Amino acid sequence: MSAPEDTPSSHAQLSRRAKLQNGLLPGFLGSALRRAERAVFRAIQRVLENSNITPGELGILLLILENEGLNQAGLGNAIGSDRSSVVGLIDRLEHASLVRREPSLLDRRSHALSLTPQGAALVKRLLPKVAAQERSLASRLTQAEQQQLIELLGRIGG
Amino acid sequence: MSAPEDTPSSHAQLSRRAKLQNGLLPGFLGSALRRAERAVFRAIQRVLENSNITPGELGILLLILENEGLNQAGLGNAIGSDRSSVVGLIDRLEHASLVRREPSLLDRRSHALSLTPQGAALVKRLLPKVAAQERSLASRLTQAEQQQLIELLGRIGG
DNA sequence: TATTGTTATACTCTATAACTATA
DNA sequence: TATAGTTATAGAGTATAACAATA
Repeated sequence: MSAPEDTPSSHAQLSRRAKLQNGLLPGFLGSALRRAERAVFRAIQRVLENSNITPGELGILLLILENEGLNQAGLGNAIGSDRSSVVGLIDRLEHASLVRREPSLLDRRSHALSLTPQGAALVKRLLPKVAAQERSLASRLTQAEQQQLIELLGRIGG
Repeated sequence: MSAPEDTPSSHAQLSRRAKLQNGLLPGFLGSALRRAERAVFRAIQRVLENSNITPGELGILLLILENEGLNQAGLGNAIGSDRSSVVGLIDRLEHASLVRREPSLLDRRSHALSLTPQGAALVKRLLPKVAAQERSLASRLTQAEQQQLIELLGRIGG
């Protein structure tokens, strides 16, 4: 609205809503990532509003669904978190009766993770809604662009 | 190494290093974003190792450099944080003699932010190093792909 | 009435270190 | 010796609510 002209010299007052210069910011990639991540987070959050789980937790449920028998260290490895961080995550999902810890048949140190019927049902109920929300979030991205985005991100973060 | 074959049925043990299934994960975009962001963060962190500032702080310095006179609420708006969160960030940068708070000439409630000479010098010293590090991080992305990545991210997070 | 900077406070996420039981 | 799960603990990062000064 009342965006002042660009006068980055001396000490022109910049209003809260002014568009800022952010030139070639080498940090821009990181910054763009953070903002995009937040946008995705919020979009998925809208879907999950009355589901009592967070976007991150949904991701964990999906990983477990597709990798039944996974142990906690493996899960931590998959989501890039320390195994000590996984404990609390699984604790909460277990208390919510969405995930089960079962003794591994192959390694008595491990817990084999799996979804409870409720957990699986919840994922299946939410999946289409989340997908729809992601589509609307990335509405200005074509399907191909979405795929490429994920591919490019994977090459950086993979 | 000893990666077991894919047997996602029943409760096959999945080793820590096994490649996981992660199908169409609607959460995958968010997850990919998070992982990429971490990778960028760590890469820039390596450059900043003995600079006593974090990647996020460097981003703030750059924003202030390019938007001198910006106030704290405006900065918070730019980085997507609450103004109460900005206070501590600027406190630290001010104590490090990298940023100055000056009384705004136009609004006596506001502080006009600017870099100290040291702050500006630090940014100019670090900029090329960070850019180089980003290039090596995204070494498998062409220049065009890097640009497109930022463009796509901007459309999501913008 | 609304906004800026600030403080107090709390919450989430995550990591490190140390322990135990297994391998 | 090394790894899986766990606990205790601490550190970022961030938000909410309230307040004084100012708009």
